[in-house]
Amino acid sequence: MTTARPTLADVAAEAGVSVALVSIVMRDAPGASAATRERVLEVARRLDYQPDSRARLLRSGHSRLLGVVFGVQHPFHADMLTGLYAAAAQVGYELTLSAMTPGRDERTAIGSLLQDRCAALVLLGPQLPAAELGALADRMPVVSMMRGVRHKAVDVIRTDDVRGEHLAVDHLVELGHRKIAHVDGGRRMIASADRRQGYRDAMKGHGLEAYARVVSGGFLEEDGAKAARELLDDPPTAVTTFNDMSATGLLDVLLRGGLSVPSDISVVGYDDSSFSRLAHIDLTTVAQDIETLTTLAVARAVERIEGAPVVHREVVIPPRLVVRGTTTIPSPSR
Amino acid sequence: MTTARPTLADVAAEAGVSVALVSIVMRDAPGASAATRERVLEVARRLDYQPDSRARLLRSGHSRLLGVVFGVQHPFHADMLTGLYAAAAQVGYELTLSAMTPGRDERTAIGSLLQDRCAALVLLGPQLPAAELGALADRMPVVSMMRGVRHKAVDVIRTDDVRGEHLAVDHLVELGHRKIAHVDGGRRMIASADRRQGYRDAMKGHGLEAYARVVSGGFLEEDGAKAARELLDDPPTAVTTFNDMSATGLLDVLLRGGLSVPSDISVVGYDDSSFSRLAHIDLTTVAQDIETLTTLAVARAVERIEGAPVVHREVVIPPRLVVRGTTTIPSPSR
DNA sequence: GACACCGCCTAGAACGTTCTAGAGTCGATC
DNA sequence: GATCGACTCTAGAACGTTCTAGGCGGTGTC
Repeated sequence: MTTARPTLADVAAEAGVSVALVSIVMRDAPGASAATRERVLEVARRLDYQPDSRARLLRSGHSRLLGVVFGVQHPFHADMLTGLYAAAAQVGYELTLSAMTPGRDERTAIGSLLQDRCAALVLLGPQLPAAELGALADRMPVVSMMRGVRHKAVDVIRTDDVRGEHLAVDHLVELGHRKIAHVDGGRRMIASADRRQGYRDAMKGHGLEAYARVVSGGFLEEDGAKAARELLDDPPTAVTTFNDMSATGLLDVLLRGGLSVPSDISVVGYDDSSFSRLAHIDLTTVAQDIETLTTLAVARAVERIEGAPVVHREVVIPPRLVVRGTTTIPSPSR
Repeated sequence: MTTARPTLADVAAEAGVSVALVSIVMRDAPGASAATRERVLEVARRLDYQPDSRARLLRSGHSRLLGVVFGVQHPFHADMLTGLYAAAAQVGYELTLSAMTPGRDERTAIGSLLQDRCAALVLLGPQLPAAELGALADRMPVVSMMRGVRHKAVDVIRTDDVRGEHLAVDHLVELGHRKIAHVDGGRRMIASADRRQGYRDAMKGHGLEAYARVVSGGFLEEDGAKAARELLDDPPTAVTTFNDMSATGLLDVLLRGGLSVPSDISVVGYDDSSFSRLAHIDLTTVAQDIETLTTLAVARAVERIEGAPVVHREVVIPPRLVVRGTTTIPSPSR
């Protein structure tokens, strides 16, 4: 049934040339005349020859392959993948993906990439301890996206999260809010700490320390929902959240709790995930610049692979506020 | 900086045994004493040896590797990936992913998997013409999920979509609706045709042909939104949509158009994507049984790879209606 | 006319693994 | 004490590719 795939040798035999020459033609490398090039390509097409990337990589050491770990539960990661594919294609690299799912942890995901011998690792919001990432980075280039890592070998491309929360708070204050709460992303992630810090700084900068309130949350919808229940006893007039997922969970509980958004309470998310654009979520949120983030991440990985000098280990991109329908001036009655 | 990865030869030299023996130990194959096994493993651990899956697959022909094509724009596919990983792990297979993005089409995605020499292809809702899929399937096992393919070589694991729309319509009719519209998935997908057919059948079965109305849509949010604008001139009391994404787009336009859901108009989606569970979308929808679909798909791929006899080329799973907050009895005024 | 050079091509090794065939050792059986 | 089988181990080929080194004509230079 499944007949063996044709190899370089098959094409070579059919075209009456050597294996090496076919290899040259397939790689578009110099060393073949236009005439034979044409003939070989014709045969390859006819036999439906597909190069075997395994053998190719095995022999040629350098792999032009970037391993990407993403989380299936993070809608935002889907947007990042789109950007990464585009950026990689731009510089002639391939991507190989490994997903984290509820039943497949980050260590497993990374392990499978290591066996694939990709040339570098791009991790979307890694949760592993810095020491572990560092150990990995001592053996191959590792780019951490959207999370700072305090280890000299790990490259970081991320958004300025402190600034991001500043934007969110500034926006709310400008609208007239004072009683603004923040639902953080839990204690595991540095991004969470940064955003929390940004919130605190901004509140302080506006002289609103007295109104500051941080509720412990997480990155999932249910985390936002839980935080919302906690807030309902003494609702603020506005909330900023760690991310859009958490914000939607929060929104839901607020709505069911009888508050209307944004007239009773304003909500700001983070990430500008594609679903936050969904018109009837219509979430005001802090956008990360996906194109810049992904382009830089790929560029950095390639620099490391090809041994180019790297200037800044950590690159921090400014965020941008996207105002949609979940924020407005505070209700006069409150 | 990046020092060369240790190979079998390194481990063998360090442990004072042959390369072949180390291979035996690493594969947990018979032919090594407990004592050496222990010693070799210790050395491997110390050197942090990682088997090179490329070389391994290259040599051993059979790859225990399933190539999966998924769409980054389909939140439902993320749920499927989770199931596929679990099912594959269960039977000792690996997954290699290739994503379709707005800038990376299905042909490209499949092409990269072919180069990886995976043993079979699992395609989530493929859009390619049946002839093309068939040609592919003549060379290697191909499992199409959630889409029927009329070609004898392509295996199909899908939900009974005709039945699914029946469930949706039955539910609405039971609530008292008569003027029920359907927003389809466009003309490219067979699943779309099936669901449209299911809708028509069901309407007819209830003697409601006169009320039937099909609006052309698609699988994206904007397709649902567009359809909604079309419906607004003469709104039905209920709508079923091709999928959840389309339903959310539709919901949004309806809400902005001044209709409230579900009191003015009921909406039923399709897929039970994780976001449809988001409390404040809270969509009534037709669920596909992810665990069964993924388990069967992996089992089928493995059967084909290992040459086991296959009984039914196409397996059709019953859907299940999940009633949430977007459906209720029709408003008496309409 | 010898030499160098260039463009086109090929032979054969190498990548890291698995597989096949067989070598060596030991204890048991005849 | 030879033969056998079971067990442990090893040498070397093979997988499909790329890379290195070189061969073979032809053209140009001195």
